[in-house]
Amino acid sequence: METNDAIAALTALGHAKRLAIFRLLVVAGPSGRMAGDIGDELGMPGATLSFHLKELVHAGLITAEPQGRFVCYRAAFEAMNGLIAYLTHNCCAGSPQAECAPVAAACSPGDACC
Amino acid sequence: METNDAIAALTALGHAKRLAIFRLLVVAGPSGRMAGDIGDELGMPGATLSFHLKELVHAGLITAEPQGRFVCYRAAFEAMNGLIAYLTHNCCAGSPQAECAPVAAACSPGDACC
DNA sequence: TCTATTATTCTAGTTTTATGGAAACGAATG
DNA sequence: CATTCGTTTCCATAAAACTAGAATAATAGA
Repeated sequence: METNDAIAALTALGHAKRLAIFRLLVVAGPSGRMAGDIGDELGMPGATLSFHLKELVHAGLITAEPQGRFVCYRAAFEAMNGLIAYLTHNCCAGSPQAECAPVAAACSPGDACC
Repeated sequence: METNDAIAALTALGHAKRLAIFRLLVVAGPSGRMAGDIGDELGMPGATLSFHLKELVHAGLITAEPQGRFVCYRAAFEAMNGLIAYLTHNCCAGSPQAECAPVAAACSPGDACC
């Protein structure tokens, strides 16, 4: 994941309503949730919801799939994994350290994480 | 990690300069970096650097330790692990799914991640 | 075709955040 | 005690983001 992608993803998630939407979709898993369904659950006006969904899609954190009149939104798990890998990449300059040991579990196999 | 803490951390990281600072400190590891050192490396005016450092400290992502005239900043690895755990918590409602399998590696031991 | 339903875009007003020069602060040095 | 150096705070300006009502598509069913 490129730096700009990571910034876009973090900016998108750094907002109460968008984080709530994203978490809802992460818990929902691959089956996703319909737009109206999300709005009902989070009590958000349609325009506001649509605005935030668009932000999340644009950041690559979720995907939208129209199904007739409905739109199904799903978490983009790959993007999430990429973001986590970006944050932890090369931590402690690649040298094992007690302080960052738990981070290692989050590193991608190929990373030089400690 | 509470939702509000996660939002604060994500908001703080969702900015090019702050993400650069944080990544610098993650790579630096437990020894950290001096404020002026960071400013030199990232080419940032003192006032701007101080503003962003304060944001990161307030979000709990880094710590500041005065050492005489200098201030040493360090990444808060626990906060980083907490944030990752928050994002991945209970993904796919706890049921193993191919789509989120890589996420599992990032989950804390006690989590019901897939 | 007409209507109800679902979702998005338009738009404007409000709020929040970022920037960096100048001044102030605190600690070490002479 | 005065000076220097590193850092922070103050402040005004500029820029960006949030919200939601109203209008606009797009689809399904009668």
